[in-house]
Amino acid sequence: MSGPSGGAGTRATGLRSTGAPFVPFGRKLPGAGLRSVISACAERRRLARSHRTERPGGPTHRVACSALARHSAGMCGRARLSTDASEIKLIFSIPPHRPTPNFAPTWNLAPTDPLPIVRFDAHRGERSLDVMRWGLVPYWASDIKIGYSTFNAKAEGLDARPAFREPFRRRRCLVPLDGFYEWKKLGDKRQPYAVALADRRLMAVAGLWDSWRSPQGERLRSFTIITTKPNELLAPLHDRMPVILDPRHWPAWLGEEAADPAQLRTLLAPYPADDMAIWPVGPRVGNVKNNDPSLIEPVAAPA
DNA sequence: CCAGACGTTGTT
DNA sequence: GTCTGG
DNA sequence: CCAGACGTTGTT
DNA sequence: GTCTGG
Repeated sequence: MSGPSGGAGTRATGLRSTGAPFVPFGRKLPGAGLRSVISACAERRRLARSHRTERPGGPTHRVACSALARHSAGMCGRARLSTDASEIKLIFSIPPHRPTPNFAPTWNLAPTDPLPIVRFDAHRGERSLDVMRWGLVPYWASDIKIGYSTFNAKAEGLDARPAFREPFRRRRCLVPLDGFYEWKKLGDKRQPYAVALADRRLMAVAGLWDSWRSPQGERLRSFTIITTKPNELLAPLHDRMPVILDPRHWPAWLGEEAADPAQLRTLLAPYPADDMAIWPVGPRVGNVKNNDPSLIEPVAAPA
């Protein structure tokens, strides 16, 4: 409702000790009245959302994209990078005199976490390595929270979406990863898998970046990981996978070589299944507070 | 024209 | 159920 | 991506 | 900033 706020400190007063108990969200309630109120609110929000994407009369381009997206969702939301910065610079041919950013090795990288990414500094004609936040916040955004839902960008229609169109043209980057995780649905359970290149080399994932200025005037640079259809190895786990780029395509993607959007789009294809490896891992990776090399230790294959 | 979204995931 | 935080 | 939080009223 | 919806 639209009543007054109740003043500062309301939330800090804690739970009330008498009267109706706090109503858990999404749970069955003893009284039908309150449930119906909450259900109505949820339903209203759900309708508002579907109204945006499933408008029945004459689908627009955006609606068509969203409808397509509904059954081919994106996915790459947890990753790892324990290779140190100096080695990353060697692998990506970043000149030694360029800054070597500090970052902690991670076996459980999540959206909003910082990660070093590779760009082409056209002014100097060199590649660079800079730490950015995972979850692209467009420069026009009013709220950083949009980054919670822009950690992936679907390759299909990149040049049509407001959040990614300009980054796709001018702000492409490579995201160095040792690998990432996928959760496979098994009935009502979810089994995490580690994913890597077959030879365990560092992988270069296609990304986009942007620079955002917060209301307080601070600059935030952030990036997203592009997803595409899965190869035969990953298809049993999920219906999307991140775009991994072969080194021979790095110059075009980084903008060191001229490439038109059509050429760039052809690069956004599933990586060969024969060059990748997957194995099931334990459930501890689900909690971002766990972060150590044991997270990628193989466990017995699920039934 | 202005107001408001702009994204992905998840589910059956 | 939906959203935020990590 | 998953884990975990999530609210209002009234009164002083 | 740019696009869609009204």
